[in-house]
Amino acid sequence: MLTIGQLADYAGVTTKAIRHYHERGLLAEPDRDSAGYRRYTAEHAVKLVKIRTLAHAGVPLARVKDLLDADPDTLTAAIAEIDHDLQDRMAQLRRTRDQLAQLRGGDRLFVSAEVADHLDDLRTFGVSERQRLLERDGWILMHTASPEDALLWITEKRELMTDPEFRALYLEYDAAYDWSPDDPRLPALADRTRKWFTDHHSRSETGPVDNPTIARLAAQSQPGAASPAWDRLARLMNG
Amino acid sequence: MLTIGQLADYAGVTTKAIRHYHERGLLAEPDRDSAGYRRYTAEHAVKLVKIRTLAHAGVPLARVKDLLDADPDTLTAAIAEIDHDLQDRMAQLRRTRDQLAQLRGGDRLFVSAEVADHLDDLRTFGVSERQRLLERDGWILMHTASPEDALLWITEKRELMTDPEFRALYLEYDAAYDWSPDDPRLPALADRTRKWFTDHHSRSETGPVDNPTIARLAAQSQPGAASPAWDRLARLMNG
DNA sequence: CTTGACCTTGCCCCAGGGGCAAGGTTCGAC
DNA sequence: GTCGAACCTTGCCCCTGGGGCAAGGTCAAG
Repeated sequence: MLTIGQLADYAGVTTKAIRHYHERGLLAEPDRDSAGYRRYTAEHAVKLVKIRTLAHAGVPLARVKDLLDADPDTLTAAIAEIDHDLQDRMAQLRRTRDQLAQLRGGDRLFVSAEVADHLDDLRTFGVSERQRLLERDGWILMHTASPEDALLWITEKRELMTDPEFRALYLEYDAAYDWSPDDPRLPALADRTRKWFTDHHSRSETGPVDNPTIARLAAQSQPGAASPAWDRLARLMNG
Repeated sequence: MLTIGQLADYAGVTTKAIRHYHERGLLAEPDRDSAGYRRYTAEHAVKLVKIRTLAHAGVPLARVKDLLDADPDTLTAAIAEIDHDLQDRMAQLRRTRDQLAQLRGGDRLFVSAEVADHLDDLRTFGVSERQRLLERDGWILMHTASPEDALLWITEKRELMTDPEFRALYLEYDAAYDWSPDDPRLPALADRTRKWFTDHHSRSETGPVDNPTIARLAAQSQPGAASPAWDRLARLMNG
């Protein structure tokens, strides 16, 4: 006859857990000795090991209780299901590990693969970090509005970025961020941009892509980070 | 600017969780719009994804809070440690799966490997199920008293079982369980048993093995399952 | 006969949210 | 222009699976 501590050691659980199982009705309360101590039999040990195994597998105690006196077929089916669940959880852990590894890396964790590739491209093109952040945040906002549209747009934008002239315009926009709003280069940049868009917009077949300009994207994502030069550019383009 | 629901969808958490993170100080409360709704920026989204990733990895929220503004070295070290923990948990899940698979099998989950082998042997020898259960429970009780001694005893017992004469005695004890206490075969069985023990006890070198007889084992493990014939045998042996 | 290791009940506490109440708001459809 | 659905707000209580601690009673060894 075992005390609660011996039983706990045998099954690899705490005495507290055993009392908890008593309260939940999973394990029958054993007889008490003259001092009021619980005295357990080997059968309690066997049942407790079953409970421990199921509980460790993440089965809710209420369900453990049902399973303990289920017929063998039900039990077999339940075990198969629980095992499935365990496999799922291992797969989930694997995914979490992957994500964790990316936590101290780039932006892949925060944006879609396409956007992440785009951001990588921007870096190789020599785009400023500020601009990269602005883009990242812009794409995040787009994605929340409509993941499908965001996918369409990023796909188109990446194709645009293959055009050397578009890249040159993009880089000049990036540089223009810090210019004075009176900088004489701004009207010329606006002209070239307008020209480029009129030249290429006809070629674009994906109709509804009323492509948000870089400036609007940035303004939307970081209200406080507005650039006077970009504001001027926006006025020049619309006016 | 995102509502709480949009942010929640983007990060793959519930709105409730986001509010929870606000309460815990993990995520800064954003500005409210004119209706009092929270309005989030892309930076909130980025931070929330970090929080989600760490929280999913099982990091306590209090620690997540610390990690969010830790320096890169600390973060790297912490991530390595968390990843280690994740691997441990995967290994644990694997072990749990193995144990789960044994739940609908034999007794391997409840007793040591040696005892389990012994119980398997008993089955091949044609020992009754009742007797096997009695043995199993006896070994469980022994194990709780002293795992080391239990290992010594089971090793010795398994060696004894290689002796055909011992096996024959064992099987007759098993059969005798149901006999009448007046059965004339009982004194003869007691004699043969006593003779066997005096013949072999001298050969036994593991001194302190004052081998508990089968009857005592059984009586200890299942007080209610006592057999009058076995009681008689015990008296014949001691008297 | 004391000391340390047990055991007893009872109560409160934790993470990480879920559920529901009792409203106010916004948006698209008709 | 108004209606309903789907949002949002705060607040409170609830859950699992125990852990921790208090305030005792008990047992075995030196």
